Amino acid sequence: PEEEEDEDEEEEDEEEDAMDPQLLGAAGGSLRVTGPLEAVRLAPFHGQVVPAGSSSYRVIVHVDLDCFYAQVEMISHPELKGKPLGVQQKYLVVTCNYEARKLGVKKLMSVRDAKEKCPQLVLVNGEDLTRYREMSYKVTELLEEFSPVVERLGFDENFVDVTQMVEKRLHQLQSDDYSVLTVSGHVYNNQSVNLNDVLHLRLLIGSQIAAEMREAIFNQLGLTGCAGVASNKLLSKLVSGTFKPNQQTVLMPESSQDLIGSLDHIKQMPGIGYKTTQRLESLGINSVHDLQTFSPEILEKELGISVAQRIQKLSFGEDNSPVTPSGPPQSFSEEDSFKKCSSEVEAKKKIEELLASLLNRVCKDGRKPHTIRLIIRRFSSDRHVNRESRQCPIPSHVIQKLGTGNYDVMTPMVDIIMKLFRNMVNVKMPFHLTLLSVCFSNLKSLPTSKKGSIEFYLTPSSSTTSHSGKRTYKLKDTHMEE
DNA sequence: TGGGGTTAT
DNA sequence: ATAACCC
Repeated sequence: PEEEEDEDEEEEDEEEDAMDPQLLGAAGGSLRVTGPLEAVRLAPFHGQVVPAGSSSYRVIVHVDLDCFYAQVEMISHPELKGKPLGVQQKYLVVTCNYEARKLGVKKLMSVRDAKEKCPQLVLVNGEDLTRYREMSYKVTELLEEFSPVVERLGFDENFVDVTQMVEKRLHQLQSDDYSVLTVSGHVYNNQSVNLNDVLHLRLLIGSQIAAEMREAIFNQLGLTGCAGVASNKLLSKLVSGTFKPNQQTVLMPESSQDLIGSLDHIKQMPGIGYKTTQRLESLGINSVHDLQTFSPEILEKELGISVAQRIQKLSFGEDNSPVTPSGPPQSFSEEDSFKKCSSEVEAKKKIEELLASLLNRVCKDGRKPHTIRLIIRRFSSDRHVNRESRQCPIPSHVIQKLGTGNYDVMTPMVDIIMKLFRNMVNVKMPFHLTLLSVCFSNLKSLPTSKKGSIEFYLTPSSSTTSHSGKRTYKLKDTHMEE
């Protein structure tokens, strides 16, 4: 149903969605059947569906691949399977497979510590993200076949809103096959599932969809991962991590408080990052319970109304943020870190490398970036607050040369970037950089204007005589200038 | 700590 | 342009 009304979240949308108790009674299986059916009212919300009241009935799947980079490396190099494997960037082991974890290697451990813990550790360099990125998008595209509403989080996680799929299956369930009514994977807290509770039913169907997603990812791409199924993004993400590698878990609403209560610190709450944690701690807030019971007024004064209200809702397991389809990337960037870069010539060389890779990527994408940015990190003792950037529009004559490999686009681009560089760094003074990054953003699709093509002057029309199956058109009003 | 990404201000 | 968040 493609309703129009967007602001009807409160009351009075009379689209009742009751199930036939008789059908459910017969469905039993090994699962207990109790109580009367609940009717749930539906209302549209940003193209997705939310409950008419305030308790959410969305079904969200969070898919989280196991040690993603390591898995991709083991597919590329099958001889590494079974060995403890770490993926190295500079002097860090950024991730590792489960064999390595058993031997004490942790994510983001230094190579020194990792080798000390585990001398047999095999290391592969993972500084070039190309294959990871490509595999990552294959996973997202596969999930988009289930439902187009897929939001990426990093390279190895995706949220999928399967509410509509679940609704469809709920209605198709009617006549025949009750054997499908069994939960797939774990149920958080081993909570009993009530098939007469339509919210439980939806989540159960969600767990089956999640299992199908993981199967498809394994069969088609050879990757394993976890999944979490719940009524919002926060809970689905938290619950996906409860059984770890290659397993899935569904959260029934009654266990929400247990799940968020299982966090031992607010820092573990997705959405509460480093800075907010610092400020919360200074207020004496350390646990989820502390945050739940803290004065909302004081919290708002301390963090601003937006952050305060959002994170306090999170502390109760409430998260109304929609699954926002990611679509194609908003930006492309390449970066390189190093011990020291202290001359303009040196910087220019590194920038040329970054730019060459970026031009390749942007060319394959097909869209044209209209903005370029240079990011630097200066050497300094304090680690956290130190990246500076300058950006500028890319001149249109340079944009046009993009993709058409013939002309030299490097030279004008490098010239632009070096201007940005000199704007940030006084090259007449000594400097010490530890990172350079180049980013293309403001991506626009190619001259989509059908201007010049006949289609530009025609508009599709259904109002004309024949229903012969041929498309009909009307002449459009068109200003001819420009 | 790496090499990426996103949105809000 | 920066600051916060995510992996």
